[in-house]
Amino acid sequence: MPAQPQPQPVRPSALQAESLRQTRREHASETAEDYVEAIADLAASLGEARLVDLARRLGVTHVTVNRTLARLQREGFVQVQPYRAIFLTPSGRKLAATCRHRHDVVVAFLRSLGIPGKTAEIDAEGIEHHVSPRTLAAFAKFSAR
Amino acid sequence: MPAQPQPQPVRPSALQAESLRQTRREHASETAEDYVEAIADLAASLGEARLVDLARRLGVTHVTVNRTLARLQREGFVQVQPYRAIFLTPSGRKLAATCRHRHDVVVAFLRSLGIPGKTAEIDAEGIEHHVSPRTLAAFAKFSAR
DNA sequence: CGCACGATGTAGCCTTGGCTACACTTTGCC
DNA sequence: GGCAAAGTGTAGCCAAGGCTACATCGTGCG
Repeated sequence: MPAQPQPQPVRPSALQAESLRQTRREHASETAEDYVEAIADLAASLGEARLVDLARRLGVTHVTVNRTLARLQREGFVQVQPYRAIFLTPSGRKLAATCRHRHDVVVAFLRSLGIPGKTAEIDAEGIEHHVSPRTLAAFAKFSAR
Repeated sequence: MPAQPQPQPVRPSALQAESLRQTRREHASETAEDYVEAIADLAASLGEARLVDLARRLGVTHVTVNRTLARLQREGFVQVQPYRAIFLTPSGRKLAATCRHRHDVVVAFLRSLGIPGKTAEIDAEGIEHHVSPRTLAAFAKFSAR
């Protein structure tokens, strides 16, 4: 195999590896964020968060929700008891508030770029988990201009 | 339980469920995208893509890469043979080109918002997989203004 | 008051994507 | 030519997050 090595400077390996590791870390917390946000919303709108509503909201079966809630309880975000409504712990409430705010900023930003509401919602759902504080600040500043 | 139902209009369940389902679908193709892009880059810079380089690049062990490549081969993106270099199929090359372009647009966009290079790279890595064509167009238009 | 139905829980399966430990090929070099 | 090191493959473990099928709990209504 000929080919002289190192022709063009592509994305450096180390940086990309680090970026990807970061993305994987973020992915691990995405579920927690989606859940606490949905629970907070349900509690606000219905008075309490029930398993079936959460499942409907998240687009998965109640089984998946049930198992995930067990993990979130282990991690200290929610308080669950068999056959009872689901409650956020203080740390869960804090996370929900942060996520809600970030979600709103991202949606507002996308809309201010001219993206229609529904698309903005869908894209925001995917994007929001990967926005660093710095980028979030830039988004907020831009839509407020 | 008292509490009059439906006080404030929160995010509609159906829309959020759909958004989340979309995000999960995107997540499933993220790996494929990251791999073909890395393979294309390595082939361009080193003349061929080898397993160890790919592993270094992606920040995982060679075992993970090996197994994932088997799946990508099943899905028709790469052509692998034991102890040989890794090649993209035509459909893999096409995907790589699309991703590369999208990645560049997202990075350029973030930088044009004033986000420093390294942060832009890291955020782009997470964001790019969730940007709809419509939003990508808006990004491109904005950075070109 | 009880029972049927809706809500919740449990068992068990699948895929993806991490990993370590160990086996086998290739290859470069003496 | 042969051997050691580097590269690649394989076995098997784990957690997350999907699912279906089935079991159990709670409650509202007849």
